[in-house]
Amino acid sequence: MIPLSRSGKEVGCRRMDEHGATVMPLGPRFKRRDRGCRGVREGDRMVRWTEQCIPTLRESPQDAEIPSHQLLLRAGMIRKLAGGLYTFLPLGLRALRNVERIVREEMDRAGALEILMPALHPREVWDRTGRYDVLRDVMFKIKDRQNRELVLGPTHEEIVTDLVAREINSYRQLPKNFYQIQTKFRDEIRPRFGLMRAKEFIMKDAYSFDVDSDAADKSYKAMFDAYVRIFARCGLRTKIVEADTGAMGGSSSHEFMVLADSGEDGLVECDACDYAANLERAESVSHAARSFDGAEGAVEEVDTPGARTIAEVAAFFKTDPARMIKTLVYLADGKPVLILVPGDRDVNEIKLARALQASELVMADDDRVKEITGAPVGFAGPVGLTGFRLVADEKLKGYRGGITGANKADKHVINVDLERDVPGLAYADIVFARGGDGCARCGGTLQEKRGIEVGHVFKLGTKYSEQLGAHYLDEGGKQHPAVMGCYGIGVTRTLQAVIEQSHDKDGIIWPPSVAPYGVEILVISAQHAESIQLGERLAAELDEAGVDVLLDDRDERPGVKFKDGDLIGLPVRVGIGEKSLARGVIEIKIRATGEMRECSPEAALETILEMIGANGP
RNA sequence: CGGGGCGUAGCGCAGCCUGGUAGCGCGGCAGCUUUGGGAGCUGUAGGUCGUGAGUUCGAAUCUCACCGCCCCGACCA
Repeated sequence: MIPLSRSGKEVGCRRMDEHGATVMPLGPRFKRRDRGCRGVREGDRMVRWTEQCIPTLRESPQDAEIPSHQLLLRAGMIRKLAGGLYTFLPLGLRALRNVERIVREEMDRAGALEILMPALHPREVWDRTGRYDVLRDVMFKIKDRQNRELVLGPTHEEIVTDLVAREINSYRQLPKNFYQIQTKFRDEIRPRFGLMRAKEFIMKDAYSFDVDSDAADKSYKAMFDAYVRIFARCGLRTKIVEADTGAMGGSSSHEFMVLADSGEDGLVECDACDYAANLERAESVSHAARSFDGAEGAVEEVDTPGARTIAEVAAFFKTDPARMIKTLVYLADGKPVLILVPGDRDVNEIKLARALQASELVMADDDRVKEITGAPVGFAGPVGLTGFRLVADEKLKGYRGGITGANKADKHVINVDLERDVPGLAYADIVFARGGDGCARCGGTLQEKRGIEVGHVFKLGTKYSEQLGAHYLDEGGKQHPAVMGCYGIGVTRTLQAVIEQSHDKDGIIWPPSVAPYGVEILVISAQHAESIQLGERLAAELDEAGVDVLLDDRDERPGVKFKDGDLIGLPVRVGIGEKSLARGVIEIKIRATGEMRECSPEAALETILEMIGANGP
């Protein structure tokens, strides 16, 4: 129960009943509704602002940085309990339910079956795949009174696979795709940006089970297509990128990104073909081989006292860091490997591990570096170093006139021509791609962008089904592990992404499909009887027509109501005031376009419905 | 976990350097006036200045420790 002051009032909340809920009318009406702005729940009805709880804020709370987070708070949609933990207020919850509804409808349409798994799991389930250790740090771990170890589920591969292992026996029962919309718990290293990265958040997760990888590909494609529809229906423009599979394992995956400067993920897209990939994954080539001054000279040792980092050495030689050949010592499955990359580039360890076919890859510590190169950290170089595996980034191909460590303290070598001076060097793409690189597919140029990951689809293979015994019998009675896929959508994050992508200086601009209400009726003066009566009547009519209406009946100054209206950003705003009424008209304004129309009160219902239709999903 | 910043009334902030018992704007409440883009006047309520310890006659202010929050990084299904 919401604690209320004795008067039953609290920050803009009025007329709450003893259960802390707004008073509901008797006997819900049941209506068929198929549009977001036309209803979330059966039995909805026109809502008066004075009876709702929409605590808008004039100013942004200081701990909100990005527009969507500020607007969620200012529009009275969410409130913070603690870092990464938020309460959804009525307006925010309505929008969230709309996203959920779209997700649910599209998952159902795609043939997925909704279930609901526990959020609380016994540790043993996670031990069975070894992921207790993998995910140890992100899982919230608790004990019950019997001292049994439990975790709050960060994801559900183990749980669903265990279910399938018990319930699915025959190829006749496949394919199956189970999904749920449920709260996930992750002990994020750094929660941030409101709902964007929270410790507790709502996720739609789906898991497909198929007889073989061809069938699994079909399931994957079905989910991929469903995701395209889901995000389109949410009014989002998404970019689909190739992604790394990370701790999930599996063979391939795609992420659905909402492009935004505040996005946490970097990605590149080609300006010539349709290649796009997460930076963790992106392949790229250099546009041209690099040759520098002194390219013709012989390798020469130079004293570089105290110059250890790339920046220091570049400064010493008064040259570009790109001219340096950065030499790093890694241990690949325990064996030392020298890795060469351009001085202005960072090693992508995911790519490197793949290139080396190493299952464990760590940087050598200072002692090992000294042991291997014969020099302290900062002076490693490939020239003359034998007996070790050497791998260079392919962007170093044709590098001439480079500068690198001499494997002696305080010394570097110049005029390095890798082909000449380091014979037999192997090349691979092992650095992070970046904007301006060449596209590995078509040779076009990659553009670097940032995005919010709202969806992620994976082909998982048989990793989990084998470990958890999710086998089925084929026609010949032979046992096979089911081939799996998994598919996630960050529901709460998607909601925030909608706002991040659709707002202006005045507030949110809701796509109709997600908007908490379809129409706001703004009665300019609550004192003016004719206005308020007309507002109520029109609200009732719209309600009857299946449109969710918020009636701003507050006794506030017009400016306050207009500002709040823009802030909460419902798709259509109907203004009813004495002045326009004197001319026999009311005003209808589309939030997204600013388009304004006037019509007579008699024609209002029809006009509004028409405008919603024209601007609907 | 490393680096940086911030914690003073519901929200946004000043005061802190140079110690003397807390202030501004918005918001709340009451009244009057006002009513088409965040009104005006009057009155009023509201703060153990994040917590704890220390220095001092005296601490929001100085010192130390802790807690919380935000940003950057590492990490990320």
